Amino acid sequence: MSDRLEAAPLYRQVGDLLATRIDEGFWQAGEMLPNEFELADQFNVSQGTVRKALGTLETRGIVERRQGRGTFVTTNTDERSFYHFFRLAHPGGERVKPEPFSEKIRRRKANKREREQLGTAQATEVFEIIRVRKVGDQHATRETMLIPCDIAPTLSEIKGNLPNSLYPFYQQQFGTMVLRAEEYIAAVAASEVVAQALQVTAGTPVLEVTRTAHDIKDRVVELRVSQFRSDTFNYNVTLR
Amino acid sequence: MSDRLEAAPLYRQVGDLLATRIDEGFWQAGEMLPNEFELADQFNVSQGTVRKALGTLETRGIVERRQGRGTFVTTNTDERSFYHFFRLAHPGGERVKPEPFSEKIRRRKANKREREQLGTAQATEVFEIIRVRKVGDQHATRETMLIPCDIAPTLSEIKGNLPNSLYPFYQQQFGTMVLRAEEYIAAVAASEVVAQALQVTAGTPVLEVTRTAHDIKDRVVELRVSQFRSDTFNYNVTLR
DNA sequence: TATACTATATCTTATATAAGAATATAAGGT
DNA sequence: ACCTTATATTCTTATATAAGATATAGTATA
Repeated sequence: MSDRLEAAPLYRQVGDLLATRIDEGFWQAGEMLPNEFELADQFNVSQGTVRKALGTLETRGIVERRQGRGTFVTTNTDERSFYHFFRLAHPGGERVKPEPFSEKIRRRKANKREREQLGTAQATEVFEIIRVRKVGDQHATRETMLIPCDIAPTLSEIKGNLPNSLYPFYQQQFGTMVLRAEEYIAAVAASEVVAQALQVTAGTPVLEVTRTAHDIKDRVVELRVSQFRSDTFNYNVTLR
Repeated sequence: MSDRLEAAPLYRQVGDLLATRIDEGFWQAGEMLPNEFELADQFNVSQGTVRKALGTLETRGIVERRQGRGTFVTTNTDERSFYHFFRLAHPGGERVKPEPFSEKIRRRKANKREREQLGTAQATEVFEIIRVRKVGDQHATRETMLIPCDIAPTLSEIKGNLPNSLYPFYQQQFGTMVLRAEEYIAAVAASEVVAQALQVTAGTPVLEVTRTAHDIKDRVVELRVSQFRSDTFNYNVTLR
């Protein structure tokens, strides 16, 4: 009963160890892991067991594997990853990639509600990023991000503008790997502030998406509220 | 080159055969499949290969497996399946289950755009269902469903009201298993018709979800446009 | 001599099979 | 009513072989 951990299947134990190593930065983003036989030696199990463990990590999106090449820590840099967490599309289905237009960063205290949503991490201090992005000539999105300072300690020292995709940036700079995002979508009338940012008249229906982004250990690493113009764009998702 | 099909791994061939059998109703919803060893005998492969094939079906949601019990064709009846394709939630995160309030069915010709969206099946004739559902006292959703008549031939002969969950019904009645849904979400101002159905004032921002539902062979089996009140409910989804 | 091509060695993950362990259910005995 | 046993099922692990990818060395060619 008390030895539940030891009683877990070998492949799960191995998988957990590997995930923890990656979370702790033992293998960095994009880095290649030792091959299956070498890992099998290290953990004193067979290649097939390591293989099954790596399979679970692949399913979770932590590693990517290619026959003949190797197993690599997933890099959020590529297109695939961008569209994975950014679901804006034209009504026809074609995906949309907006470009940064303006942004502001400041450091402030989190209020009680925000601390609750950010979870266990006390996170009294947070960075707040407010950003507007354009698609072509159109102001399409307004986003407000909240990141605990202890997760992104050096964020204030960044020179110039932040990159378009933040999660690859988090991964590179802070070793934080966003794997899961929980989103709540509402239709709201654009407030004055939002209307001005999106260049619509106040009261126009816009999409408001509230997101919590989670890392490999399911900690909340970012809180985000976004407004999208909905007259020319849709939010697209596949349920399966 | 031409024998690409034969060159596919055994477990995939076996998986495809099993999926096709289920699609054709050889095993019905909820029914138990023969055990791994028996299937292995039938296909002249080892138990492990059948096992891997069944694993892919499980991942796709086609079968459910329980150690010591057996492997069963997924039944869409249970709660899990309902919430899987119905994403309405309270802002806090608690899931919402609405109850039918009114519905109308009629048979009509599909227009060109609808036929295109329904895909390869010519589907000149469709059933149109318009339904309003309540949560507590509140009129929460208005849904318009379009189902090709050749998929649901006996739909007009159904006595009384349709059940709350349609996909289990499709599966029971027509052997059609909805596995995937593609959704496009927009924020729109409620039209007169929608406003009346949802008991809000015209112009109120509401969520409008356009869905195509796909079966085991990825055929489109339903077209659905839903309006949701967004003042008290959100659309919730997890990206991973 | 420099370049392009080709074969090959080697490293990697993928596939297939087999044997034993774990789990659930039903039947039988006390 | 409770415990034990038998039986049927999936799950775990290990091993052997196949297949894909890449770098290197060799060879032919301009």
